[in-house]
Amino acid sequence: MRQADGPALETLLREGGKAAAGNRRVEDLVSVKLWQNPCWLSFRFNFLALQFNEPVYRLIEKEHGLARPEFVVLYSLGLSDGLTASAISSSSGFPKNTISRAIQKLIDKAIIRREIDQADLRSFVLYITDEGRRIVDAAMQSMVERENVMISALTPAERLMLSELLAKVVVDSPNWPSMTNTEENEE
Amino acid sequence: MRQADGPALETLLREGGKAAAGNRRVEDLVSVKLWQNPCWLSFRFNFLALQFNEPVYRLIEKEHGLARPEFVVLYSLGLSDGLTASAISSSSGFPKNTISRAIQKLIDKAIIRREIDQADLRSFVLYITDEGRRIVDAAMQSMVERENVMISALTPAERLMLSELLAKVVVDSPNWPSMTNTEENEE
DNA sequence: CCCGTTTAGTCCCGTATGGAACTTGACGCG
DNA sequence: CGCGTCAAGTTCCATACGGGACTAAACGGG
Repeated sequence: MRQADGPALETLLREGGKAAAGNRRVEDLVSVKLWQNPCWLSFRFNFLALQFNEPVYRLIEKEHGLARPEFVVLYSLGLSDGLTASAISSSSGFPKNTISRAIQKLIDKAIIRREIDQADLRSFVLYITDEGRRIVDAAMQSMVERENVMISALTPAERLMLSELLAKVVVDSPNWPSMTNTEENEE
Repeated sequence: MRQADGPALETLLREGGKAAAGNRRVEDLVSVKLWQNPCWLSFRFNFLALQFNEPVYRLIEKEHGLARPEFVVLYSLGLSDGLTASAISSSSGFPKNTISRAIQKLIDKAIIRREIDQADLRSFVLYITDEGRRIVDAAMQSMVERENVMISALTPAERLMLSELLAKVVVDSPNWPSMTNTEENEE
């Protein structure tokens, strides 16, 4: 599984870019987690996701009074109107009861609307209202701005490269095993 | 702020890599969020962070009985022994009361140990115990394996490129504004 | 060397969260 | 065409979470 390139490549990966931007400094422990971490990839993903999410969701809460699961629903419908609760749940990673509650609140606030799916009476199809569209458009704008700030250190070519690499990884995700007892076999 | 490259570049970024890996398919809504999303970057970060965290933390909970904040503490100490609670809190993004609780539990389980900092009687310095070291080493191995699975679709050169680009963004993070009222000025 | 301010860590407490059980409808099969 | 199984959503409930108040120690002037 691990190639025979050995620890040299690993070190290279972990410390990738260290020389390039060595003089600027981040907080001490962040620096350790960045440069001396066998799990370089996941730290960077989590750190950057947090740097995005924290300010964005705080702003959305303040501006529009929507909690994170509520906005996740709205965001999904903003990208693709007419979804069901379970589609949102599985694509977002939030459990379905959390999504269900969020949907209720959004309906109460008249931000989305629900119709029975004639083809399957168990499920509902969700639609965004004008008010919902207004909110999601405004929020999306703030989100895009935040993203632009985050990649402002990259050249256009680097941005494109990053986009492609991330997409490639996401597209490969259905092939990953589910990681039930990776190597140990304890009961 | 936005360059004059206009919507062409934006589309290019958003759909970066679509042509390359077009035939493989991910779940419908994931696909929309991947390719038709103004917020291409944050979706990818969040999606990939989730793909890592969910199985990893579930395994750690099962194998070692540690909840996420507890493991965050242990992980931090595993990388840099002798930290304080506040250092862990600020580098991980968890609020300090959550970290405080996690520390208590880890002490009860004899996974870490706490000593008063003679230089500053308010703070404690935390050390990992042998048992803690054993746990974190085992967990780290699973985490590295998961990372390797996640980047298995990338060539070594691509992995290095990804590492460098992500590091570059992380290193730039201290320069980002805090996003208090980005453009609107309502109180 | 005292007092206002800041920082480390803990405590209190309301609330959001998510696992699990449940309800209702679809589906398949003899 | 009745019954077992599965899937969509909801409800229940214990609990983990995090905001905010609080304690105690350090800092820093005047």
